Amino acid sequence: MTELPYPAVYSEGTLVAKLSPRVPRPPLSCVGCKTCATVEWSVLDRAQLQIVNSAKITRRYAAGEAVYDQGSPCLGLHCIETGTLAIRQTDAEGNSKMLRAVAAGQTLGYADYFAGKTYRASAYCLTPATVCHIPDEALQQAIVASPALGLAFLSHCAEDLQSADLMGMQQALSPVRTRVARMLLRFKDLHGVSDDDGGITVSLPMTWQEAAELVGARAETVSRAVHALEQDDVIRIQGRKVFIQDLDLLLDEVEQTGV
Amino acid sequence: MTELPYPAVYSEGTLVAKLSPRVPRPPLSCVGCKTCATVEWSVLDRAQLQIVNSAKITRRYAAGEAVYDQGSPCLGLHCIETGTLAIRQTDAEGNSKMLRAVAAGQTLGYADYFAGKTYRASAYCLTPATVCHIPDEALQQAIVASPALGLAFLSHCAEDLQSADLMGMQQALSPVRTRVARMLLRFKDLHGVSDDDGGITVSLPMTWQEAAELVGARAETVSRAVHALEQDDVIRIQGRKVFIQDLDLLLDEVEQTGV
DNA sequence: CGCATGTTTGATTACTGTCAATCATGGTGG
DNA sequence: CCACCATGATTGACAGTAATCAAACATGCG
Repeated sequence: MTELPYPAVYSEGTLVAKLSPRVPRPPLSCVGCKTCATVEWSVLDRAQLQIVNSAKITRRYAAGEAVYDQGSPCLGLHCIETGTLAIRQTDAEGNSKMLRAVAAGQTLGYADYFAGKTYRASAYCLTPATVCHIPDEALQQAIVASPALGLAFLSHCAEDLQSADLMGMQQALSPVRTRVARMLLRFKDLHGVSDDDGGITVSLPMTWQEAAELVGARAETVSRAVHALEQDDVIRIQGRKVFIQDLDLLLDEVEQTGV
Repeated sequence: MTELPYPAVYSEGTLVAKLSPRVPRPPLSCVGCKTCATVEWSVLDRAQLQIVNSAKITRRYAAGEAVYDQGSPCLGLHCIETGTLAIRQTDAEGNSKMLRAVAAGQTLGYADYFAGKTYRASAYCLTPATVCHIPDEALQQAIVASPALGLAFLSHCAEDLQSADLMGMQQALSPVRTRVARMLLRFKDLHGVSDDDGGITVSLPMTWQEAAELVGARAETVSRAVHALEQDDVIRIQGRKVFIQDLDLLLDEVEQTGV
């Protein structure tokens, strides 16, 4: 497994034991969980949340470790507490593609859960991660007890569907350079850190090879596109770190040149 | 605009047929509606369905007519009773793309409805169509009364999300010729008619130009791809009619050449 | 008939994928 | 500690695909 240049310190949300890697975790609770306080769960009242909480299983994963595999039965949901995961799909011919990267606070695999009971894609960790698993039974119970939860997932799913459509559109209409710029902007929102000098540093949680899959292009093509952006002083590259000096320049990249 | 061979008749409840002299149609009712008997509505009991039924508005649309417009408020759902519609999205730069074609029996705009209250895409008729509109209030009421309805939509939405992902993947990994073949196979399932001699005739409900948008390519490129397929005796073309003599040949096109 | 729209074709260019070689890096085992 | 290896990143040359531009053609409609 490759060693990622990331400190094993995650400070957001509930504290995660960094000093004692052997101790799984301090008592985490969905009730107080900030990272998982997404719209879905927020509709539950305290009692319901308590039930979900007591049923959930929290686990740490190493970078590269699989959380679930395409084709395997889908027996609940996953919530990412810390870290970033990748969703990857392989088709019948063996072609594989990363569909998306999903970050802390997001619920994972819910589409597979509600669509059928089999995973259509695999999830694995890009960084070390802490992931909660909410088993089928507890989820069923919560949904029956709180119809609003189902509606919250519906709303979430509908939004994801819209953005999938939008993505497909952008993919079809823009060249790789633009798609790369768009990807960088997305990760800026997830992992961006402001510098002293007003710039932004984005640490990509993946190899450029994986980034290439994400934008639907070859690694070589992405490499060239990235260096072209650097050449034009839009960004600066250092390993998997991307420095954005002038955000406007990057934004110009995605605002089509047209008229 | 184009010709209006069908009167644009608005109708409350089940009376659409009475006002449409050219089409003798029995009173329409969601209760007995076969075309709209999709999984979503089938979970409602007779009483609930009756309520939805009495609130719904059925309307005929001419080819080319818009059912709803991107950016406008989304005040309910649409069910396609007959005909085929196109969903089209336009981005900030004015680029437009057909996201998908949707056929009779399908529910329309539900993602926009549940995601927010604004349409993110437009819907217009590729063929003359009959579309039921279920207003916001009735829908709200039905969902509150029957939580299963919400879950049915969730399941539907999740499946659509999966197929959107799959689509994005195929789009990224296959050339235009393959994507065209895939589109033809999709429309074969929707509009295919078996010939006497064992072949299949597919009448595309759209121009090749629109078909090109659907596969994410230019009209010229699609034209060439289509004629290449004809050249290789995979299909035969006559206007917007496509003859598939040997389905296996077309299926071979989508089964990647690999290994 | 003439116009508008859609289709086809050709010539050309731009972009992207493919193949191959090299370089850089970190991890491993000795 | 260092040589070695595996992986990822980069670069060049090239081929193949698709977009673009332009023109001709077909068709349907007013």
